[in-house]
Amino acid sequence: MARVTITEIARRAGVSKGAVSYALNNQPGVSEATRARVLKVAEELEWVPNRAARQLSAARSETFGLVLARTAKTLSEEPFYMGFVGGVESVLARKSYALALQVVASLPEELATYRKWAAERRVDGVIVVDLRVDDPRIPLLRRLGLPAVLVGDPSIADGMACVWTDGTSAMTAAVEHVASLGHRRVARVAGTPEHGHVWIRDQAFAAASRRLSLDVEVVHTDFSAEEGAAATRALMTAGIRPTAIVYDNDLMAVAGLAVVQELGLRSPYDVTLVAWDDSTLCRHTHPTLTAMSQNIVGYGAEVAQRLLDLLDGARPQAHLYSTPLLIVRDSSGPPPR
Amino acid sequence: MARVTITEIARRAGVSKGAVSYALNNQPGVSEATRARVLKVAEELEWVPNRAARQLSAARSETFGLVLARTAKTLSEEPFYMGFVGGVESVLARKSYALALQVVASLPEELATYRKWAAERRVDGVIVVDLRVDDPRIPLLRRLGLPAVLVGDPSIADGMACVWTDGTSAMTAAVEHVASLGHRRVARVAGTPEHGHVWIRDQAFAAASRRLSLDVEVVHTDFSAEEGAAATRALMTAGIRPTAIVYDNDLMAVAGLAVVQELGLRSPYDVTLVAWDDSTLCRHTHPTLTAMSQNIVGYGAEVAQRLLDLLDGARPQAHLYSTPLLIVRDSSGPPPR
DNA sequence: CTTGATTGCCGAACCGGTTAAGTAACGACG
DNA sequence: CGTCGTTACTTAACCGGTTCGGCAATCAAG
Repeated sequence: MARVTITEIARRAGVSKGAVSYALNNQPGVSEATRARVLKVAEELEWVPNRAARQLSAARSETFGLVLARTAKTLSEEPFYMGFVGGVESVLARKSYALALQVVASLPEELATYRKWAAERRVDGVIVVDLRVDDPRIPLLRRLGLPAVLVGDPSIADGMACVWTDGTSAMTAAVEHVASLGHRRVARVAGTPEHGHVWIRDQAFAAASRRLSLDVEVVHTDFSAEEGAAATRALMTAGIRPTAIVYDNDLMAVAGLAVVQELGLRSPYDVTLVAWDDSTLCRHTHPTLTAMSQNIVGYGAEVAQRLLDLLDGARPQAHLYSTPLLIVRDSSGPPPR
Repeated sequence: MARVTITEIARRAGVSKGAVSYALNNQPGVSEATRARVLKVAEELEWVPNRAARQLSAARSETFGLVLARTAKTLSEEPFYMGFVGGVESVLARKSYALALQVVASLPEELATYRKWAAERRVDGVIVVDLRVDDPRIPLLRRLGLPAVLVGDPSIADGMACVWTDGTSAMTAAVEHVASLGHRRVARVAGTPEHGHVWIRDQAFAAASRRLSLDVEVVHTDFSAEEGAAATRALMTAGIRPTAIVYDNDLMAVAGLAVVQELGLRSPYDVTLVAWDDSTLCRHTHPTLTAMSQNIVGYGAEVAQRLLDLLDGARPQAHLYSTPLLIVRDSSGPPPR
């Protein structure tokens, strides 16, 4: 298959290369008649623009970058990432933008990737996930002049464009939910506090439980099923055990439920469990798990759209995507006795 | 940050553009002294090649493509995909290859994506997952001349390069496992039979159970937790229920376990459950799930390496990655009574 | 009828690399 | 000493687009 270029189109349409370019890009400078003729020829020849050539001259790559600084294990376990990527893709595909995905092991490697991408002019913008408190990626991206949309709270986004969900309200709702059921001893199995969203939830959890005079305990983990299980075991075998546990993801909640059952206890009779990030999993355990639900796919789509807007000249802004909704299921109940 | 090009390096090193290119690419045509000088200047200026320019002239994009024709929901639920992508990345990152990921809704869209990529010269090769029986992607990729490594059995790869795991042996081992525990009525909750690996397992399941004179039943689903749960419910509430169920992924197995519990039954006492694709999930249910384990991340890495080899001129071959290993856990036991 | 603005298109430069072809300098050799 | 073959470069074309300056032709205004 001989590749078809605009030069070939120009030859067949009897115009110059430049005119063809104008015609194909809907730019002024050619008559409607010529434009139609060129488009027809391009159609017939099944012309597709060569990305490299376009990128080289137009200095746009029509590609967004996404770096995931997590282990392959974590990525496969956490439904969040793939759902998010799927959402991003759903928007990009329509604009025929591509997504460059890079999985790295650490934050420094993530920074190096941005530097490389910026130097290579490989991406037009990046999507930054797992936002941290005092995130070193923010000053770097600023220095590199790489357009970016951060996934995280405006309070830690330092004025860059970001899309966030209201973790504070969500956590408050979760705490109020268990309190309204009568629980007074509530535990929180959290992720790593370096992560911005965990930090936000830590604050909200502390504030809400103080306000409601709850007796609380917080355990920080690495988000893994293993540590979620270990934390649950420690909590449930301690002298005074909590009657409700709020988890920072659903994987830990599922693992926690297994530990509860293994200890011969039952949810919700012995303990109320609340998961975060309501994936299918939460609807397919026994009992089904109460969860903080958010539309991850939609979240990804929103972020992608905001990055497109940013490149179209929109001012960097903070956009509230949604407030997660608490879905009450069978793992919620009054405290024992 | 003014971008640094080879022209700038040439100026500073006092040689021509061409010489710089030879020096930087370790090609003959420059003296060692000049090469060293050029490399030093490039180092100092922190030069990074512009991908578009290189791609345009060298006709290589240093990018591999991966199309996933699944819904975002499925992708996020199935740990397979993200784990696989992680494995692919681990190899590509070392070679500074990039991965173009595209999520589409259907097989026709996947075909269209290949056509587009081929026309745009966007990728040097593609990785094809979810191989089907009589897969229409095979003739298309052949026609487009797009190098590809298929993830699936050689019997349906039609001579193209592929990497496979021995699903037949694995299924045989699974059936022998439950048979050796004394089970005579065994069910299989399978995925969609269009998928090659499901088809292979269907054959193996039928053959093994015939050989062992087992009484079997096969239910095909779409791999989702919902259908896995529904299939399990149907099986377990029928007149004669199976005493062992083998699932085609772990999500359905977990959902199946919940259904079993919901029906007031217990595993393994009432039913033995075997999952496929041993993710973390299987180790964090109660009881823990017996599963067919394979190293998904390693699988992805192997596939990526084979595609690199293919571009280096290796003959298209079938490579056996590994035979999945049955990990026996608490959901395995003798049949009731 | 001249002037000036507008329209529609051409030609050429340009993006930043790779690479084929050409050339000057040098040493080996008959 | 003339010739040939290497070596070490330079020059220039090329990849396939975008975009700018210029130039006729057309048209309205003065």
